[in-house]
Amino acid sequence: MLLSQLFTKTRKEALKDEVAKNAQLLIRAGFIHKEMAGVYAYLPLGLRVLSKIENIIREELNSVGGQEMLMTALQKKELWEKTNRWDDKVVDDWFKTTLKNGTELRLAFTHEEPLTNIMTNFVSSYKDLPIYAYQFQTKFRNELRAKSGIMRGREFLMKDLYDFSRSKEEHEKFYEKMKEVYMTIFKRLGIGDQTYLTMSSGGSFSKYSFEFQTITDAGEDTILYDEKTGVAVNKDDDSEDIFADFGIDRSSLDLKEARSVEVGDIYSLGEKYSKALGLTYKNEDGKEQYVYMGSYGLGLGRLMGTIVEALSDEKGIVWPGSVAPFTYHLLCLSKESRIKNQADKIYDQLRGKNIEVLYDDRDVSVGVKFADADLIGIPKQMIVSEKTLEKGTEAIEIKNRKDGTTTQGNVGDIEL
RNA sequence: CGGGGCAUGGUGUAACGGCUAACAUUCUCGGUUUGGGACCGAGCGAUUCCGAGUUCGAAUCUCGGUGCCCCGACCA
Repeated sequence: MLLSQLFTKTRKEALKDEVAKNAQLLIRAGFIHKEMAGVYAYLPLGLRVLSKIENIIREELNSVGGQEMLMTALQKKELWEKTNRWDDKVVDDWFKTTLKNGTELRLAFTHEEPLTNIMTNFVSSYKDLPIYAYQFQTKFRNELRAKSGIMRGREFLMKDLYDFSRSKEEHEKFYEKMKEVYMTIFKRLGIGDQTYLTMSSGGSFSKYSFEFQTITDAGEDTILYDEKTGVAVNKDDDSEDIFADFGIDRSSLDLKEARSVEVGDIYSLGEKYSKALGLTYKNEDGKEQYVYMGSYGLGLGRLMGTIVEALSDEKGIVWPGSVAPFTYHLLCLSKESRIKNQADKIYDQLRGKNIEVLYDDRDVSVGVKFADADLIGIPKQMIVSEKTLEKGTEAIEIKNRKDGTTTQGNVGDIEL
């Protein structure tokens, strides 16, 4: 893509109202637009990143049998009354609305009820299970206080997967598998090194649950973690007991404390929803059984914000290659036509190889080009200039955004 | 939901209760420049968040509203 045709522009200064580093940088670089507190639009660059995050998650979930679907944002009363969650005293952060005929509706903040209900149409035998269904969907939460840029919004994209298993054992096997799947996802997203599977006190249906916490100062949580073993616990739930319950000797660990962001969580739901909504199957003996469930969430915006928080530097964003909006940021450092022509050719060559490249073809000073490239944060900057042209018509210089190191090369050598 | 703070061109800031609301940047035009947000000149752009009040006179003081930010609580 030609940078001259991208409708967004970079800003030198952050907006006064935006304090969170992730939102400051993402707005300055033109990835997102703030619509109102806790509500952000994703602009072309931002959407590219979001889509890459989404695709990585999709690949990993599909690899363990996940089936993608898309549920509705509007939710009806009936199902939620059955699980006793319609009352404001139980769930107080719903956005509410009504049909013209007066029917009360609400905007989805999660999807256990509708999905469990859908499954009653299709599940009747043990042969139908297990099922792993997921979606990427906008969730709405009427937070009393939105904060931290795109890390905690009132409207945000979330991946939620639900497992429908025949038994607690079958569910737990999948639950364990999901721990690995999540860690693989975080590794691919470039935040694997600083993300810990963290023990915490349970949700409503089990004594304990697990969160995935990524270490960054921007976090809302505090965890205690041991670098060597990778064991971590939410500070709120730290006790000898919780370690003992997992068969770990707390005193053998070298626990450090750090602020962290909860980037994902996985829950056992048990039979709560299947009982309330009548989701059963017949086992091998023809006996009716309740389906055993679990839920697994990941906030896409929160992941994107966490990546920015964890990896950016004073010059701007530093994307991992896996989620960068483009693979290369091509900079032509001269207006001279022979050099410009060369850069144009190189741009065409890369596109011919289906390599994603953002080409800064603008007539602006070198300093502006470098500053923008550093701010936007594409990991590899490809430079064409008088210097490189002296070395040959295909010569280029690749500058690493992360550490500033450069290597010389030829376009012809570049592969996907 | 408790507490604190802020609101002035697109953006960031300034202005004692008193002249035509200032400066920087962005943007437009012209010139110069091209390996780190370069320079010179000219120009466009604001009923100072909204509403009331005090006053001869309000960006400035008072009250109400709205929005935004931060701390806490909350957070499947």
